[in-house]
Amino acid sequence: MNRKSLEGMQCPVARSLERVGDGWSMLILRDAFYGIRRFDDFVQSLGIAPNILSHRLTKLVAAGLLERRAYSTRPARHEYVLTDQGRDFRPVLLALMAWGNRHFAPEGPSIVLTDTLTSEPVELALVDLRTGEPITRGRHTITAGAVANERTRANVEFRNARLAADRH
Amino acid sequence: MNRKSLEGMQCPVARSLERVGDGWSMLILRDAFYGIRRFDDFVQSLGIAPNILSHRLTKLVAAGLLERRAYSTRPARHEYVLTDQGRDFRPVLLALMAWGNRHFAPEGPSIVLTDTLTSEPVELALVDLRTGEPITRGRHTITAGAVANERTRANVEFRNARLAADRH
DNA sequence: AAAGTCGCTTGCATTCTGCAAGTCGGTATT
DNA sequence: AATACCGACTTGCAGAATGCAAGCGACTTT
Repeated sequence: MNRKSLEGMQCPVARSLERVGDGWSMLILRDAFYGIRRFDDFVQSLGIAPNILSHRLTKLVAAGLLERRAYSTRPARHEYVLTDQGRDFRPVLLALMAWGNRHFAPEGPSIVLTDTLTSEPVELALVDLRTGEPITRGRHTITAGAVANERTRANVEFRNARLAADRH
Repeated sequence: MNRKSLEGMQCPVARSLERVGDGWSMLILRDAFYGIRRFDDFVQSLGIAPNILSHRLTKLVAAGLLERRAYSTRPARHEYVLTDQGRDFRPVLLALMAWGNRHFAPEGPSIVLTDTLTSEPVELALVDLRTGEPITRGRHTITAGAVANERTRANVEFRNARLAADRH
């Protein structure tokens, strides 16, 4: 997406979207989690135009989510595999999947996450590992972190005040 | 994002991205969670051009994530508030925030989720509510759901086979 | 020698974005 | 009564991003 408006933003959501916030990147990552590695396989799986895929892949490599590695030298061929950072993106994709299943699958989910031990579908939830408590709007709120500057701090304060005032 | 390639896709991730997969929508939602409701406040907070915001808001309203409601009739004024479906998007945003904090905040996180009871920062994780187990790639895999058609089923099978073969 | 495979690049048309400015219905100020 | 102001947009236009088809380069296969 556009460069000017997001660069330098402190918000981690904005920073994340800077790297994966276009229409295709997350779908490419989804396919990477499925084990797809090769250019033409991405093209086929996604129906994406090759020039666009080319751009996205180099962008994802530059962002550190994918690694471009040669799997054959004589006919020089490359494949794209997830880095640790890329693999760490899985929760976001799963959360998105769960949300999509809840709201945009009137006929029922076409794809689900299942527990391989029990073969049961997973019931996904975010929790705080420290307390084990599921995340709720009542108990958990967003606050300025350790290194937030004056402006960020003011924003968060303003927003939390709004939030409190807006409970109807 | 583009219409043709995603419409009719069964994958819940694709379906989700159809509604929020452009550069701005998730940031608008983020601000909505912060309590922002008014057009000009969104413009100011995001630095988004008003015409773009206008498009996004109507799209988000159409998708059922936001509700446009009048807060004043005599000078007709409207505000945009999260629907239940929109509020349910919070885990995605939080996962994205956590990921951003882990990888793109070298100076430390500027914004964190905290437990209001303990005032401690939250350590976010996805778990399976049925078993209480955190989600891992080893234990939990993606499978075709109940209503998956032939093609989806074949894709998932193919992909899982690849995945198994690719464990290096 | 011809055809195929894989991973791209090039050219061109269409669509989407960004910016500045203006508009429309009202209210508040002088 | 005239002017300024406010909030929520729309309009016009330029530039960037995207989509599609076609081609290309370095091989391998038949």
